[in-house]
This record gives sequence, structure tokens and C-alpha cells, in this order.
Amino acid sequence: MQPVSAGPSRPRPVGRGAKVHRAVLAATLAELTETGYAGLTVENIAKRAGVHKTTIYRRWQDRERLVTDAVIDLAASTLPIPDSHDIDADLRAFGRGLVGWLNSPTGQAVLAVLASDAARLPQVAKAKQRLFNDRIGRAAPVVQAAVDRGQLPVGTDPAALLKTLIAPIYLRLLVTAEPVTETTADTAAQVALTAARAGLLTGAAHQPAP
Amino acid sequence: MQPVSAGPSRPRPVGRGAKVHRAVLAATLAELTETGYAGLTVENIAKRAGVHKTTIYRRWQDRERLVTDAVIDLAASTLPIPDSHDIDADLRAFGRGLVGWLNSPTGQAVLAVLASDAARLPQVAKAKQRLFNDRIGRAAPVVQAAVDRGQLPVGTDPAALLKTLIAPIYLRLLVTAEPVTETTADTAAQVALTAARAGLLTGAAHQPAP
Amino acid sequence: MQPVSAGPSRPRPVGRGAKVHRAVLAATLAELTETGYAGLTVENIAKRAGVHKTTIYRRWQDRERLVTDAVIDLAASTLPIPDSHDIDADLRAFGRGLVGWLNSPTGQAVLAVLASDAARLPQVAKAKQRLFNDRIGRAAPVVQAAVDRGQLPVGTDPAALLKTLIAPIYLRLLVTAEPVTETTADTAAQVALTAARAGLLTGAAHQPAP
Amino acid sequence: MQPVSAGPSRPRPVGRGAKVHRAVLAATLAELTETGYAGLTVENIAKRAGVHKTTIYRRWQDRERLVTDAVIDLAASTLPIPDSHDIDADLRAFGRGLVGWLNSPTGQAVLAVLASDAARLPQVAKAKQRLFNDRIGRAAPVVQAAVDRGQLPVGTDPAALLKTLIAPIYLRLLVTAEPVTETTADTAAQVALTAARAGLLTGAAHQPAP
DNA sequence: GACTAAACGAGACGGTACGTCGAGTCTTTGT
DNA sequence: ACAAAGACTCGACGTACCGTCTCGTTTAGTC
Repeated sequence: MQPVSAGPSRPRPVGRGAKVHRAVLAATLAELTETGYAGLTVENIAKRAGVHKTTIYRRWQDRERLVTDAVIDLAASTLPIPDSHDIDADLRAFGRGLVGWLNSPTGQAVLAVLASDAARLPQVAKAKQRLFNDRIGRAAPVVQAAVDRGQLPVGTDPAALLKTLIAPIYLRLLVTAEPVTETTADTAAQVALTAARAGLLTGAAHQPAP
Repeated sequence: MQPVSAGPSRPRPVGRGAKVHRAVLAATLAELTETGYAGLTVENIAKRAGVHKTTIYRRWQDRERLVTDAVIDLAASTLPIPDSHDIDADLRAFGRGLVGWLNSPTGQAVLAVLASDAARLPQVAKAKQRLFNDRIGRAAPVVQAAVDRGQLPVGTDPAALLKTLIAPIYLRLLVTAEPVTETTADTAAQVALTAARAGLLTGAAHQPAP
Repeated sequence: MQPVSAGPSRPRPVGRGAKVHRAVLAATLAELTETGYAGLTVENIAKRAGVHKTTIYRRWQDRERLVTDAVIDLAASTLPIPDSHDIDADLRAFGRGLVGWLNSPTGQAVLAVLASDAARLPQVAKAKQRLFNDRIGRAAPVVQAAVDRGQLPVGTDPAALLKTLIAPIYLRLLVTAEPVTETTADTAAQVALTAARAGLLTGAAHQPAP
Repeated sequence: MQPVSAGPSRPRPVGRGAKVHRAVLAATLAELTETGYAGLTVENIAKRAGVHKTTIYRRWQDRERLVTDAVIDLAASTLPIPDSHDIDADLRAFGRGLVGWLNSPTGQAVLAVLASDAARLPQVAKAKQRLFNDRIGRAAPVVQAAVDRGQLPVGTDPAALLKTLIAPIYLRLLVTAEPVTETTADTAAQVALTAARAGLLTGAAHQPAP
């Protein structure tokens, strides 16, 4: 079992406890991926992490906090945002990057959480949305720059375009359970660009005035 | 002497059991919608259905079978497929119909199951895919007729088009937790049509040769 | 809606009931002997009697009444009281008869009830005592006749003598779980006679004045 | 049941468990005395012991083992064996001691088990016999000494004599449900002595050669 | 010999207790 | 002094049997 990427180090003055901390979070994610949120057992996590149950409860108040923590850790994982000033290439690269990440162990874990009752936990839901908003927020300037360069119509909503791009990918993963490849990403990118150039993805269309 | 009743088959004098059956399935779906699969309690279901716990176990072997049964029941629900020979209007109507269904209690229940650990149960996963395949399968001829009428490019893959249509809707419901309205459906329909007319949604693009 | 009929309003004695009645009581005793009172199952009794559970509940209000009824039936079984005007021979015969009866199926059933929680049921306890009192009451005149004939000391309490006779037999069956044979009965008879002739078994000795 | 006394190595750092252990056994005996084996409820035992049901199941595999353990504990209770070198006085004292013990809470519990379906449990049956054999085994030397001193006939079987002594007491308790007093014990002692002095209680009479 | 009403077969149901599993708390002990 | 070990409370699981209920189906006694 490979440990999850360390991510931003959390300065806990616990000494060697940090090792335990990471082991438990990694074990939690592994169990989450394998058995889902229902069926998640603190005792199994403890066993897999080579740690006693009480040790877990000393650090996390309950199962929800533990899962939340593990997922938040995950949501911090970054996806590089391509920016080559060629919006067609950039969107294709963005889509392929997303597909690659979703097929990686980390991405699988995130998907497992998305399609799980764990997503009902408020903190997890927040982390989930933060993850998406963060990515879209970081990619939006690239799209906006393309608009400013005239590669896309004025008024194009970067968020709407990006969502149009990623939607087919998640549909296949979460709903129809079809395999997702780079072809899927490429088609999605083309569709999104075509729609944008047809002037369909303006903010008004997606966020009507209240 | 009385002749023996004809045939070895014994008709079941099903008493009032049918009423109980329905009440339990309804209660199961309600609980599933409210609390998710984890946190689902047979005792709560029994209480809500006004039935005793053992009665439930008499009809369903365990919690999984119960949930499976409830969801399969659900998956049988049909969505009318519009067919006015105007593909633009039909797709918009299809999208709006889907949105309306997803906002109904039944749709909410289906969504709750989709985004739940219940989907890990093999039978539930099968039911889930059957639901989608069935709908797409029933809508595909309408799209194909439009192709035949020349309203869409030759070679357009009906399934790919329909998936492009529904993807943004599910993305908002399952991932970004944004509200979904008829506007969402309309935009999605336009995007899908535009992409199709750009020749992006051919079968080849989605199912590349091995 | 009572149809008027001539004579007393006596329900029609529709009659295969008696057969069922006996079958159930027999099955009850068999189960009682095999598995004891704890572990007694109405459903098993029904199965053994070739009868449906509800049929049993139609005739007996609950398990206790059923067991009570079965045992009371049993307690009515009679043991012949020897009377040859030779008290030594009679007591020996009485002891041997008791041993034989206790080793018979009926006796085994009675023992099973004696050493069972069924004896806590008031009606069963009464039946149990009635059984013993009845036997001792029927044998007492024989002993009293021996006293009158001068074969035993004046003042000898027949009940005390008979109890002294049967006590070792029941001790072996109920407490020490030793086998009981005719030798046991013979020794017990001799002991009882010796004690009586020593003047130890007068009523006063057992029922001291208050 | 007492844990093994601590040796050089302590494999079990038993917590406060010992207190719970005793409380549960005591509650088991109390319930057993009050309601018998049938009708014995683990949940009631737990409630009475101020302990949770699962705690009981952690220590005892099932109800049978629990009852067995409680009774075995009981069977360890000792009865002092009088030895004044006056066999008449000693037997009377033995009888009175037995009566006193049987009227005590401990004795009542033992009787409750004797006359219960719990006695069908193999381990309980063994414990029961061990209890009796142990007591008779410890009293036998006193009787044998009396034989050696010439107070009883040569060849007298101590076990046979002692059983003759205790038989009427158990008969009254288990069968006829009469009250048992010291008078009962005194008479029984006299009867046993008289029988022994008449040469009736030799081993041969009770244990015929196979 | 047909009618009719009691008795029976069948089985679902509410309910109690079983024995099991896991969550989360608390206590004892070793170092 | 403090953390590991594990015993404890609590709640739900899925099972067995109790005793009740309501249907239909014999079956025996009367007409």
C-alpha cells in the first residue's frame, strides 16, 4: 500500500505521531475505496494501519471526522492547469489530465467518496465542492485569457465551459459505469469548444437572474 | 369421494401481504433518501412502514435484498419519450422531462441511491444501468429518425448525443450540488445539438476501434 | 346468530377432535421427555403430532396449559397396590412396582417433568403432589392393616413408612443419577421395615405438635 | 470461577472484570432460583447485574455456559463434616447441617438447578454429581472410623448409609414439597443407623457385582 | 345423500429474546 | 505521566419461537 501524497505538512507537535497519522489516513482511504463508506470499520482501519483502535479515537473524535480528514487531505491534491495560449490544446490537455487523475489511485479514492454516503457529511460535501471550485477557479483565467485573445466569443462563461467539458467524464464514471479514456476527454473538449463558439455558454444561460 | 384438486400447483392465497409489501418498499426508499444507505436501519424502516421488524425479514433475506428490491421497483418507472418530429423541441422536452423527474420524489430517491454505497451492491448496480440503458434505448430511435430526416448529420450516434444532453444535469446533481432547472436542460439540449451538427457525436468518436 | 334447536345449547360434538387431542398430548409428553420443558416447542409438538400449530392453540390457551394437561393425564396412571397380608412381601412388591413403573416410558415422562421447570407451573405442581398423595393414600390402608394385624408396631405412620421406602429410589433417579434396580427396591423395603419395627416411623416423629 | 492465581508471569492483566464476573454469576443464580432455567433471560441477568448484555456474551459463549459456570461455582461450596467420634451424634449433625444448607440461599439455588432443565446440560449434570460425590466422599471416612471402632457392623457401606440418611430430605424437597426441618434430619439419621446396625447397608446390597 | 357448521390447514403478523458485530467511552496497567 | 490494551455500554443486526389473526378447506353429524 502506498502512502498518500504528504500534501501540505500539518505541523502537529506530536513527535513520531505524524507517522501514525499518515498511516491511519492512508488506511482509511484504502478501506474507503475498497468497501465504501457503509461497511467502513474503524477496527479494520486500525488493523490495516497497524495501530490500536483507541489510538485512532485519540486523534479523531469519530468516524466522520476521520473520513472527513482523509478526504480533505485528498482534495488538496493538485492538478496542473495547462496554459499554452492555445485554448483548444489547453482544454484537451485539461480533460486528459482529469481523466488521468481520475484513473489514478487518488482519483479512484475521490470517486469512491463521491459515490458514497460519506458525501452526506457536511464537511466532506464542502471539501468536495472546494475541490471542484478550486480547479475550475484555477482554470478559469486560462479560459478568460482565450476570450480576451478572441479565441472564444465575448461573454463566454469560463465555469460553464469547463463544466461542459468535465460533465461527460463524470457521467461515465458515476452513472453509466463506462470506461473513460483520452478519447472521451478529447470529444468532450471539442464539444465544449463548439458550444462556446456557438455562444451557448454565456454566464446568463447558466446563472439566470433571480 | 371428492376428486383431488386439479394439478400439483398450489395457488398462493396471498392475504393482505401486498399492502405490507408496498408500505415497506416505500418506507425503504424514504429512509434511503433521507439518511442514505449507511445509516439505513431496518428498525426505522419497520417503524415508518407501521410494520414489525420480523415481518420485513420474513419477506427479504437481509438489508441488501430489501434495498435492491426497492430500487429495482424504482428503476421500472418510465419517463415519456417526446416525439414531435422536431428534434430540437424533442431534445429540449427530453431534458426538461428528466429534470422534472429528478426533482420529483422518485427521482430524488434514485439520486440518493446513485450517490450511495447501495450502488456497490451488484443487483443495484445492474438496476441502475438498466434504468439508463432503457431510457437511452427508448429515446435513441427518435434521434435516429431525426438523422434519417436530415435534421442531424448522417453518422450521428444517438446514445452519444443523449449522453451529452444529460451529462451536465447529472454533474450538477451529483458533483457540484448546484440547483438544476429547465434552463439547465435547455442549454444542455442546445449544446448537444450544436455538437451533433458539428459532427462531433458520431459513434466512432466514442467507441474507437480496438 | 344462534339457530334455535331443541334441547340444551350444546355445541355439536363434531368429532375427529378426540383423535387430535390424544395425538397432541402424546407428542407433548414425548418432546417433554426428550428435550425437557425448556426447549419445548409448540411447533415441534405440532409436527410430531401431525397437526398444525394453530390447532393446538385452539384447544389449549398456551404452552403451560398444554403441558399441564399432558402431565395431569399422566398423573392419572395407576399403580397396582399389592395386598397379600404379608407386609414384608407387599412392601417389596410395592417398591419393585414403583421401580418398574419409573423405568417405563410413562415413568420416564413423569420423571422428566419432575426434574423440569414445568414443575414450577402451579397446576403441574398440584398434579405432581396429587400423584404421590394418591398412591400413598391407596397404599396406606395396606400398611395400616399390617399394624392392626400386629406385623408392625402400634402407632406406625403408614405415610412415613412408605416415604422411607420410596426415598432412596427417587434420590438415585433425581439426584445421584445412579441406575435403579429391583435390588434397590428390596433394600429400601427392608430398611423401611426395620425402621418401622424400631418404632422410628410414628406420625409424631414426622409431624411434631406445634 | 476463580482465575488462576498469579504465578511468576501474568498473562492476563485482568481489569475490573473480576467484579463484573462475580456480579453476573450472582445474578444468574438469583434469576435461576426465582424463575428457573426455562424463563431465564440473559437480558434480565444483565439488568440485575447492572451490566450490559454483550458483556455477558463476551465472557460466556451462551446461556448454557453461563448457567454451568454459575452452578459449578456453587458446587464448590463446602459443608463441614462433623467428627466427634460419636457416630450417632455425627450423623444427626450431618443431617441437620444438610437441612440448614438446603434452606440457605445457596442451597435453594442448588435445589432450583436440581429440579430444572438446566440439569440436562452435561456440564451441570457433572457438577451436580461431583457435589454429591464430594460430600459423601468426605463424610465416608467418619463412618468408616465408626465401623472400625465397632460402633457399626463390619462391612457397612458408608456411602449406602449416607444416602439412606439424605434420601428422605431430598424426597421432601424435590418430590412431595413438604417442609424440611431438623426433626426430619433426626429421624432420617436414626433410620439410617438402625438399618446399618441391622446389617442392611453393606456395599453388596447396593452395588451388586456386575 | 346433501347441508351445514365446527374443526382444521396454512401462513402472515406483532412481539420477545437470542447471540453477534461494531461504535465510541472508560479503566487499568506497564514502562 | 501517559499511552497501549482491552473491557465496558449501547444500538442494530438477523434468527427462532410465541401466541394471534384471517383466510380457505375438510369432515362429521343432522336433515
